[in-house]
Amino acid sequence: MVSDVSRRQQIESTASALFRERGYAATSVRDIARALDIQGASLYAHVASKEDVLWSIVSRAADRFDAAVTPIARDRTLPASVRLARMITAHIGVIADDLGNASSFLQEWRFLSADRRAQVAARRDGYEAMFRGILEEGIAAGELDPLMDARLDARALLSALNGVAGWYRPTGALTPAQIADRFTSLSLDGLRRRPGLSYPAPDEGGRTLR
Amino acid sequence: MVSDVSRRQQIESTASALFRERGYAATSVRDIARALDIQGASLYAHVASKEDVLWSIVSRAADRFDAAVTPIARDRTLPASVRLARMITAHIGVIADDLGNASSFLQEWRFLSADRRAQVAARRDGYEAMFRGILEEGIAAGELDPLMDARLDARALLSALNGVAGWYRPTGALTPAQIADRFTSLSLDGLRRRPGLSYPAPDEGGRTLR
DNA sequence: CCTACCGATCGGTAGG
DNA sequence: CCTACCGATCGGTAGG
Repeated sequence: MVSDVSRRQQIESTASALFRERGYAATSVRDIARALDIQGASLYAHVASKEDVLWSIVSRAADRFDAAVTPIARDRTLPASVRLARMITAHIGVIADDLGNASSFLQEWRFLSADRRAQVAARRDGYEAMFRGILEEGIAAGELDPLMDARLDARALLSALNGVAGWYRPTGALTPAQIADRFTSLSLDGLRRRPGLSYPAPDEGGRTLR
Repeated sequence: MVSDVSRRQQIESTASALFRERGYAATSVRDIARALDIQGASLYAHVASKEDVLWSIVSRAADRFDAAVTPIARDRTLPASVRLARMITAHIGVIADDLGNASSFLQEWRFLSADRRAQVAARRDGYEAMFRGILEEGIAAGELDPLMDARLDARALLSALNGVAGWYRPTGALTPAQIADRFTSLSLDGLRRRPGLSYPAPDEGGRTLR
């Protein structure tokens, strides 16, 4: 049982890396088994089905994003823009911490069965709503621009953040925290030069933050 | 021959819609044929292989993005920030104009053979470099903030733009041009409220700009 | 564009 | 975790 748990985790870790590289549909059960040096049929001593492996990976990833970001979003003692900065850092941290897991969640969840797909869609909608909610709080508090489209902006932000899973390399020049800081500056202040403005902003999301 | 050309286009259009819905690897040749009301084997009167269909779709999409965006990027009579705004509009226009084609290009190109994949990767790198180049020109001209990371910012922007292919619906509330305008504002000015600043900016990328 | 067919591979099971 | 095996489906071909 104890060894079964860790073997199961090995399977999910190996499978998520393969799903990231080749996609779920193009990865066979025997591909996963070969990477673990066992026979294809032997996998079924540990998992009920191929889809079950994907479901575990996707569920775990969703849990990780929720666990990292939700407490930040809910901390009303912090200004919305500071929470947003920390949510960005947390989200990118989850991605960088396990690229295969996050990529499988982000890209391969559509290969789940209809009911599981619906569950994931609901969780993703809730997650997006959390980002949208922070933007709306920021508008209400006068921190963020009232003309923005919170729904569209939350989608744009999450697309950009999730794109990190596609190109991030642990050996790259930028750390996850540096990437997150730049994303925060970009989101809050944009690309345009504003000569009269202090830059970075002293206490909210600038590149000196955290 | 004439009918072959249009039949070929029908096949690619049908296939790209299925690839968008289910993914290339999970779409069988017979799925494509069934959608066209012909037998699976009959497809091979028109195409050499399943991968060939994907290759045509991906090449066409790459051509469309290039044709729409490159002339704007090269027009040095316009300020970089104006070109950026128009590139964003053009890019989103290509996506909205043919969701299946664009989505297949963006998501399914990794299922091409190694050499074709390398060709697509090179084109995508060049396309990204074009956006990065505009940002660098904008910095050099004093329009854009010199502290930005052009490479990272170009990736963030393109990820956000490409994300539109995942959620855009022609029946939605926002037109492609409206989405593009909001993305432009978001990119250039960010989310933060700046009470002293005229908003939208009078002649560059504000929401009144085309 | 069809019927008939091919070898290969798929996810998964039986029985140890 | 293995060997042996299953029916289904895959991309693709032959021959009309």
